[in-house]
Amino acid sequence: MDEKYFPEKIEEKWQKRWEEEGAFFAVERDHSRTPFYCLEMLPYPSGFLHMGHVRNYSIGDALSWYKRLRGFNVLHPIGWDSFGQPAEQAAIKRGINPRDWTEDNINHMRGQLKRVGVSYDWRREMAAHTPEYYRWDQWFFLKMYERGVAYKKLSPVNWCPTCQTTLSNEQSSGGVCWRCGNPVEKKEIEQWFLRITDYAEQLLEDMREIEGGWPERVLTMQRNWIGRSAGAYVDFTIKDTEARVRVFTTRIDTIYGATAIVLAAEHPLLAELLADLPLKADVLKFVEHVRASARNRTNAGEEAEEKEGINTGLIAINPFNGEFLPVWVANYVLMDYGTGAVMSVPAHDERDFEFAQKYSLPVRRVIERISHEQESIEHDPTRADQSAAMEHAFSDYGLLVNSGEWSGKLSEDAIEEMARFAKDKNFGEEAVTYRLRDWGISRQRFWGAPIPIIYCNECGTVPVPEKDLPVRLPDHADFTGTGESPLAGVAEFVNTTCPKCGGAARRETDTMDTFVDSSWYFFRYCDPRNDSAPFDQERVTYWTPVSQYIGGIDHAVMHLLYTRFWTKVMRDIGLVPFNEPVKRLMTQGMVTNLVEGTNDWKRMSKSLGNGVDPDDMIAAYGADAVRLFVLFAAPPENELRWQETGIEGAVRFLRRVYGMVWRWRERLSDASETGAEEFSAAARALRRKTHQTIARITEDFEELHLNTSVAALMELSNALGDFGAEPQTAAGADAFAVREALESLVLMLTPFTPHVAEEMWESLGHEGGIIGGAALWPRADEELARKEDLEIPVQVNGKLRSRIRATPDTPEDVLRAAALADEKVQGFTNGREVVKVIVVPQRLVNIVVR
RNA sequence: GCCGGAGUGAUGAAAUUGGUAUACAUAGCAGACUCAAAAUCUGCCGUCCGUCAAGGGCAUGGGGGUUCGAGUCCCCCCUCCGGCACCA
Repeated sequence: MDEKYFPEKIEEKWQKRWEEEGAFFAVERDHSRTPFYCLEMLPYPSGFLHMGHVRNYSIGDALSWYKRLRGFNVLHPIGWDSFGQPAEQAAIKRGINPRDWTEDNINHMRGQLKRVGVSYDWRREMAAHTPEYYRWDQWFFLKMYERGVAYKKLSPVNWCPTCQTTLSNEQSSGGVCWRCGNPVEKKEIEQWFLRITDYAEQLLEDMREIEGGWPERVLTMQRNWIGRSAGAYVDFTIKDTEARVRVFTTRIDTIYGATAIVLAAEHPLLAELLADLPLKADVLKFVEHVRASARNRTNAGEEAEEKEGINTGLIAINPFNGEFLPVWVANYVLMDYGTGAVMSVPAHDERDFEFAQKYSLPVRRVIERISHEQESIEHDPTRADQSAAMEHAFSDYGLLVNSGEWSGKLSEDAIEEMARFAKDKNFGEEAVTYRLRDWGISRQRFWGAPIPIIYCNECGTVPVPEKDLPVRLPDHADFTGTGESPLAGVAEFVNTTCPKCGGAARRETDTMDTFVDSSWYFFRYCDPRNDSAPFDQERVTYWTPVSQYIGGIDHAVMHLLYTRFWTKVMRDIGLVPFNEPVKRLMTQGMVTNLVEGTNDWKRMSKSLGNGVDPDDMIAAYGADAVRLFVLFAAPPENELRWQETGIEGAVRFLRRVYGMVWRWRERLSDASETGAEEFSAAARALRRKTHQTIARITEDFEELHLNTSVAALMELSNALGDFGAEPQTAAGADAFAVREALESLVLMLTPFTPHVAEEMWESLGHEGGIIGGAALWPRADEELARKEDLEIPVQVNGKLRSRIRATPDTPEDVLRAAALADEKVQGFTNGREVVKVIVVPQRLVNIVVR
């Protein structure tokens, strides 16, 4: 230890030592310790670490260290989400091989991570772009294909013209590409899908298992995304035909108010019945018009277009009352939700109302608001006022009127009974629909895992046999970015033989969405070199589900939904025995910085010029100080505003602690505990602070309140400074109190500033290092933490008026008497009647006077 | 519109879950050391009244309520952030 704090020197020393000792290796199947799986979202190897990464990994690292010091067997791994488009863009722009670009980036970022000193088990490092990994992506695909979870279909999908590939619904949320932010278009392409919709109900149901462990807003976002909606299907027969049109409604109770059936422009029934329509030409023209404007409507978040429609001339029959309803086509009915057809009830649906106003369709009221009067008075359905013109749809639940035999019922009851009736009569049934769509995983890109499928003219679609995996990406391709997968241009890749008949065949040239890679990577960490299975089940059962997952909120719906789905499929295949992959999730906030010349705090980015390079910060202040500041400046889930003065504060604090260790280092090793009676009041106070701090931080860690933990450490350090004892003159008991406080401080600093903590621990005379000695986390002694002398606030009528001194065991009546006798208190109670005295032992006294 | 989260000093934020509001830090101010500056150290730092003081009034987005006592619980309202949205 030098007299002065040189972070560079210390950090290099300990990083080297940890590496040599394999200090952070997680031990397989160690049943003597409780496993703890601490996971951070794996980074995309863009080339450089940014502050968001540093924050993410500092949080995870603090928790990992803490758990280790508490005696857990901690798995703390890292890897690379190394497939994806930037590598291909680099290839196109600069003529570099995507693999070289990716691996150079990984090498550079690995070096940066090591300089931050994150305690990873580097033996388990994985990278998605290696055949050893993506082979198992392909293996999973085959398993899903076998089970019908993976399937191919032609359908309109999201197409990003900038990225030249299709995207899943999740990746084009809000109508923009998740990666480049540009508007997406619809395109009819044959694509591979994963049947995530089969798991919609489970994805909702199983949230119960993780509630409390996951942030509420993430669960809400997923719930919104899945978009469950319970209602009923009702079939309307088309007059003079055999055809039936099925609608979905959540308000079957309003069906007597239906005055039209409205179809989406793409509704298949139109094509079917068009030939016989007198209005055929007009309808076709309208349909084309709707499609064209849908294509043009690229801007996300745009206001809904004006409703437009056309009467087809077809007549539908309301199965409840036999009424004839005109069939319209309109732009406000979406083909990809429900059945692509709705019953239009203008009186009770705002959209239908608007449409009816425009085209003068009748508005018929069939639900009445329940007033308090009506609740008590026998309701007379004939009394309902129909003549009054409505200004808005009435979309609340209420009482049915003008609804035949159903009149007089409450909406809630009618919804249930009418659906049952429809089912009995065979023209409908209860139904649940979801907003969630199947996960389209085909990407027309090179830098991804090839989909292991072969097309044979004789045998059709043939899965690649398991023994032939991996289907390797070729080393070179022509990166033209023309909208077709570059793989299609690689003859030696495309041309193959059919595994079934041996004849000439072609490979699928699309690759998999990179979110496939990240859906199961953390299982692979448990057994990263396995070449006969994605992982060994026993190992995975030991470590997973993940104890604590940490990452950005941006993946609330994409990655975190996919990985939940993937886990359920793995469970169904028999690979894991649980439903949910992650017990606890923490979503860390953004790291922002002032944009020069403005007052806006924005996420650090190159394009805004407000980025801060972690390497520069580490060079200037040391990794420990950077980490300490990042963890102290805000609660982990909040936005973190970068302030260089804040990081200077962190360094100042570390220097102060370091200085204390330096001054005391030779005095403490033989300072041992003496009899309690030898401790001065000040020494007892210091010991109290020490044990209170231990208790507080231990508690904070369970909830990841890392900022308050750091504050507590600063308080302890301040208390040590205020204690005032000097190494040369301190009495034995005082030296012991200092030793206890300082050693606790150093140990509890480890999760935040591991390098300097190790250095200080060594200087205090401990051999073997902190990580070398297991389970060193200090233990709080409740007895010593207890206050011996309290200041009890005394209130008069709830207002603080005085304080009295007391010991924790002062009985109630003594406290009461002392409070009443207090001089200041008497100034407020004199001449008034004491009505009541509330005494909360150890807390306060409140005197109520009149 | 629906769903979720949040509003506390100049700033980032604390508050043992109903019991002394503003811990810890940053910035600021004053002082010590210094030829000087930086660094370091000491003190002050919600707001108003009070000559300094002693002391008191008011303060946790606004209004009401429950309670001996409310930042915390209940009701109404406002604002901000996030998600979904012509979803039937």
